[in-house]
Amino acid sequence: MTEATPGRRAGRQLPTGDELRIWRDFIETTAALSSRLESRLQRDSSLSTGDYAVLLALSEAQDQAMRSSELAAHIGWERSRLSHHLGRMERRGLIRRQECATVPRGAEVLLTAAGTEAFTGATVPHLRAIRELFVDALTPEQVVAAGEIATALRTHLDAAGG
Amino acid sequence: MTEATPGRRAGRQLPTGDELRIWRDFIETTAALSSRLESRLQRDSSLSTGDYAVLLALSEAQDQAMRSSELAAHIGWERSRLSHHLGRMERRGLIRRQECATVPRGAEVLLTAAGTEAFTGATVPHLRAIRELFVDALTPEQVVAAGEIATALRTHLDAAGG
DNA sequence: TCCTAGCAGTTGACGTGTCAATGATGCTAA
DNA sequence: TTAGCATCATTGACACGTCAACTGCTAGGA
Repeated sequence: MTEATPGRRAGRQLPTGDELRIWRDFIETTAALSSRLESRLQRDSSLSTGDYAVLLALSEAQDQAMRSSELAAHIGWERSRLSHHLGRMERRGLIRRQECATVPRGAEVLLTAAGTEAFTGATVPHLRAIRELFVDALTPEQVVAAGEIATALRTHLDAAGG
Repeated sequence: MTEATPGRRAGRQLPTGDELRIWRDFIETTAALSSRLESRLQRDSSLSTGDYAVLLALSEAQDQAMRSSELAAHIGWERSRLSHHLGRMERRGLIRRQECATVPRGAEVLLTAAGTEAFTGATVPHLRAIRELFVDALTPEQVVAAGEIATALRTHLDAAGG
């Protein structure tokens, strides 16, 4: 199924029908994949992927602790988003916040025992789910191609929008 | 960068380091891409991609109207999600709801003039953004590969958890 | 007749994300 | 010294999504 007037391709501004179909498949499927991973993590560990990202970063930090903005930078979140999320995680006992001894007006985020335990229990099922839902769905060549596509998209995105 | 013990590959349950890196690149980049598209649509048309999906479906329906559950099935949303979203769109004057004449206890969703206008104005910039951010970022071969990857992931997803 | 099934749609609670505004604090330059 | 100014973090308002409960209605069987 190719376009009727191939000569137009060079100058056109809008995607062709084929490109649009691929776009929709691609973006909807990756969203469905994320969402499935999210459900699995929730089911297996009562954690969201956001929780997991925070716990992963903290568990790799020395003293299981990080400054709030360091943490935000590390996982690529806005500070406001992190602050809301930490509030919810604190209510569930996964982390604690206290004033930072070294930096004035800096908040330190600490992993609690419950947080460590939740993270430990979540890791293997989560990695297994990534393997089952992503790696196992693709041929090794497709996995490589997916990596190259991601790199190309990311590069273009970074170049385009600032 | 390949794994140190390739012999393990066959029986392993967890992704290798390379696979995990690709997974993260892939899922984070596609999320960033969605989010960039969303911003562009918002900036150009004051619509979200959810609004756009609803308006697209309605504008293609005869009489610019659809039953609520038809609409939900057509765009693949849960009824509850659609109901919340229609409430917000109705407040903004993009659609109207009225009781369905033919089906008892059925609500009909109607496109308003403002909704039509918003959709009309949104289409070209939105398609242009898809071209710029997705199609132009990839080689034609990569576009095809992306389609194949999406198909493989979707097939696996449907087989696995459905 | 009545009661139970089930469907269509809505609602409320809550998690999640963005944006803009707000404290609180330190730094710097008039 | 002090009036800005940037930085760290939080907060409030709101959009969006899911889940479970609920309303109203219809239909089918005891």
